[in-house]
Amino acid sequence: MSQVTVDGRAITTEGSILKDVIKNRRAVAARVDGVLVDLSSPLKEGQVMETVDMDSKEGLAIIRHSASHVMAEAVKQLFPGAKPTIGPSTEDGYYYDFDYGQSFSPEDLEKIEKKMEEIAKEDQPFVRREVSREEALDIFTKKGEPYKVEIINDLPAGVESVSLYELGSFLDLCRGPHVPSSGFVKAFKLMSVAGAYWRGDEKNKMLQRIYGTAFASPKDLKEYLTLLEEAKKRDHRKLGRELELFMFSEDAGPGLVIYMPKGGMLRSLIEEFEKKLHFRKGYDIVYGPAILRGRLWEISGHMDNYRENMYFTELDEQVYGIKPMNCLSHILIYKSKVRSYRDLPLRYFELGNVTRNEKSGVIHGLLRTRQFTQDDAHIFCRPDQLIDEITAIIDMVAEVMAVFGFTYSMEVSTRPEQSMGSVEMWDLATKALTDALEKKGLPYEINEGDGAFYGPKIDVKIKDAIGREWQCATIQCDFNLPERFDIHYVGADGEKHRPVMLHRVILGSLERFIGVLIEHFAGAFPVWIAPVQAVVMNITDAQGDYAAGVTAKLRASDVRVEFDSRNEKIGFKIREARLQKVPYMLVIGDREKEEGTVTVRDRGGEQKAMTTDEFIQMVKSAQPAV
RNA sequence: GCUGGAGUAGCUCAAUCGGUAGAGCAGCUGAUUUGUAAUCAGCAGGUUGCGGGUUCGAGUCCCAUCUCCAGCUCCA
Repeated sequence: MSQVTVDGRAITTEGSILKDVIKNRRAVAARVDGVLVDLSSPLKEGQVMETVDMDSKEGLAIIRHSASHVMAEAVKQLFPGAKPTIGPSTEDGYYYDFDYGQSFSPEDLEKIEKKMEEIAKEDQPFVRREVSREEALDIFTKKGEPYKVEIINDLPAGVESVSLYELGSFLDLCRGPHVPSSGFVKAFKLMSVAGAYWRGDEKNKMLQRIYGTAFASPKDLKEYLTLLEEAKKRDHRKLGRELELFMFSEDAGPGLVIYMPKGGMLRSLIEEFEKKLHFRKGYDIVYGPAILRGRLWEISGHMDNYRENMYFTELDEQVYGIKPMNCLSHILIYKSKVRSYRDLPLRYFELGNVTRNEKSGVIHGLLRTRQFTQDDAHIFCRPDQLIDEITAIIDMVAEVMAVFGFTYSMEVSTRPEQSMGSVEMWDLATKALTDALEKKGLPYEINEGDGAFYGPKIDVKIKDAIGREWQCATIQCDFNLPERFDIHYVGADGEKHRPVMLHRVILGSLERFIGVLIEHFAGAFPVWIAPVQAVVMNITDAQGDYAAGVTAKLRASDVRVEFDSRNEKIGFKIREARLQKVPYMLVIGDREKEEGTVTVRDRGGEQKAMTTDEFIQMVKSAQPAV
């Protein structure tokens, strides 16, 4: 008997509190001294335990991890030859990788899911066992599970014992914790099957990965599945075709976007907004060439660190690199004359079209292309200006995201394996970024080893209407390129000093951002960026001239308008405009013609009669102030 | 790049065991002049991604290649 505290309540227990909490079935695991443990784990005198609720982030991860064991048990029963490897929880579910000669078919998944239901129904307990390293090796060698043996062999030298979890007939090497029994895994679904490399290394054997998801309740699962349906409807590749925004052509090549008139208009509107914004924020607009001499890419370090992503061409027997980034011409502009400390900061902005050799399998609609346009800028500043410049960029990100209606989170990515420059430089640059974030009082996470090869970065992840995250803005602090290009400014002391460089994008790639915008708004863009803002539609030919006049007046006032003068019923015209997600439909019949008005129908179906001038005002007021 | 799956009319899809490639929508022509999510009729539309092969005969089977999709690895 020991006296312990559970969720702030003092209780007396014998070994573990499992029996006490299992009744309510809300708790799936517990935390003791900050460590997640099973509810069955024994408690020592005076220990403080917090139960982990099934709805919490950790609780959900534990349910999913346990679901992966339930699935593995089902797979082992149905396909005894499948060798289990690893099966963790993920952001939206879990997976388990098996080494199995052939791939699993959709029918196999159905069978596995059925078997899982049986296992869940049987409410089999998860039984934890601690065994010595040697014993574990012996067990998995005898079971003929080489992957488990490999994992145990790769454990650090100091590790003497490991934990095993037994669920029915399935014994797995696993750190845990797990839910008390398989009955806790009650809302799950197998999603898909795909190949995955052992340990994520493409040199290793390809395994069969089965993806599934699990939730605390059937209701949550259903919500998630509905969300997936919604995401499918919003798929920017589908909407891009339906709304005639952009296309890809097998003839042109993969990953190469072709903007159609409506997509071209959308992009151009975003570009205009950005140009005005940057000008107001003290940036200068510049343009650099698409190809630059190979020598320049050697100096920058791209030849050593980025070569496999670059395309090269030859002109007059000289190698030229097609730019994957815009920084080089901006550095050349900086170097074009002697800079005084009074000139800094210098902010060069370029809507720069870059080309990167992305591996064929990663290309994905607008979200991952081989050629894209960045709203890129490079800021050259004095070290004492660095924090202010970074915070100004952070503010700018906030302003732009508010205009488009996105919320976001931030993370700081640190020095990657393939990088250049000294550790001291990296520390200094990383500190500048975190200092700026802390000065703003903004929360951030650390993303170890994910920086650019020339410097650490703040990555901004925006969240769309259905909760998915996308990386768009990034702010990179660079002490390397200024040194490699030996750029400097003359200080107040008359001496040469080295400026710091910030690389930053706000929207990131216009292609990706537009893709995210399409999915965020499901194609129903805000009025100010809608490629077509209004469709004028006459009811019969009798109002044709009047409607044409309205159209001409709107166009003269810079309203993006189309006139649907076809000999079709009004219901048909409205249907088409709705499918095209046009913000306003201007219906014109005899009534409007007589009264000199238009009936404005918005996307919500609300109708209101007004004059053409009033409508123009309404459209103009939707323009964000820049 | 790797693994698995798929490519049929502009789009969405059909075509049984290898036996004459079809439908709806869109398009064109005509009729209809219409008040808030599809008016009617007719016409046209294809070297089944591309290239080989097997076969009396291939959309269907085999090989190769391109593109797309789901993942892996990588990223704005």
